[in-house]
Amino acid sequence: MNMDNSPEFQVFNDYLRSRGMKLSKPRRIILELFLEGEEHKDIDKLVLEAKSIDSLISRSTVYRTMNLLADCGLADEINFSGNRKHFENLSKKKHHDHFFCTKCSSVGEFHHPMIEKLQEEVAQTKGFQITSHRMILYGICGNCK
Amino acid sequence: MNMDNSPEFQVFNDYLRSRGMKLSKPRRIILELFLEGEEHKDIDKLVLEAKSIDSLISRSTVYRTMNLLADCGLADEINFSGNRKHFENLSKKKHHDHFFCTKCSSVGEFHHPMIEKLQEEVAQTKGFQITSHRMILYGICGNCK
DNA sequence: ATTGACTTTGAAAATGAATTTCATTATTAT
DNA sequence: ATAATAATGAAATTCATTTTCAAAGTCAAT
Repeated sequence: MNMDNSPEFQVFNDYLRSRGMKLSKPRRIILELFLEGEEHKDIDKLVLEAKSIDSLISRSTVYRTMNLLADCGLADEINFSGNRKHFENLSKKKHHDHFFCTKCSSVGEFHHPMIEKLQEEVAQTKGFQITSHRMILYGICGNCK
Repeated sequence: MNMDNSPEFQVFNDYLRSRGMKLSKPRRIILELFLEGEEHKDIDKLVLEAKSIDSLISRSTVYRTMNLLADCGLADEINFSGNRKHFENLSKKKHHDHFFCTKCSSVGEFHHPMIEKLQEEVAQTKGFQITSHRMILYGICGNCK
């Protein structure tokens, strides 16, 4: 699959070049894996998938690459529970918030413009200037009920 | 200061007894420190304060005690940024959400019933049953602007 | 294609917060 | 006071993540 013309590829490539870095094969593979499939992947998942393509790719490289993708704005780091980082593909998606099922650890998404508006409102009354926010609803998903 | 009649003390004491545990001096000191002063303390702060009262109290005991307080519902564990746990006194306070200033790391609180209502609403439409939620607005506080 | 000046890599070591282990000390019901 | 049991501090351990470093890869210039 040729992704050299995808905007994500362009962003990553430009970012790397602008810092004198190179787009290596492992980075290319990890970017592809990150962009395809589920919305939210954690390091373990990415490492597993990467090793299935090239068993020599190391966990360090996955970490390093995901950090680069976060730095250049393609990935968003989320902590749903405990201490296992998840990464979310930001490239095409609009902003949204999350459901997290505490039974099966599945993740759902929603967006509610009115909530966003009210957030802005309450921030203003407190003299606070929002740059970003994170909202996670914890509970039991439809499947687990 | 005698806090033996405070509800927090009762809750903690009952919890410990119900599990065959004992209310030791270090636990008593840490509970007091947790209940007094700022809304949100992290482990470092608590360790510092505890050692200023009894320099022998160890970091392990602070961790252990804060986990007990979280288990029995008196403390709420929050992760504002990175990997440094904060604990919040849940005992008297009503539910609220947080502002986190990315400049000075200060924490503000707010509560917005309409937002809560909308959260319930959007959850229901997705067949999701909320048990708790976490909402943090990141940005710049009034002082830092 | 070969060089040379870089960067990236994997493996292992290091880090850092949090937890656990264990011998000693404290607590409490009797 | 005693005995039974739990809690403690200090050090060791865990676990996710980061860093180190020698070896391999990359790529522009020739």
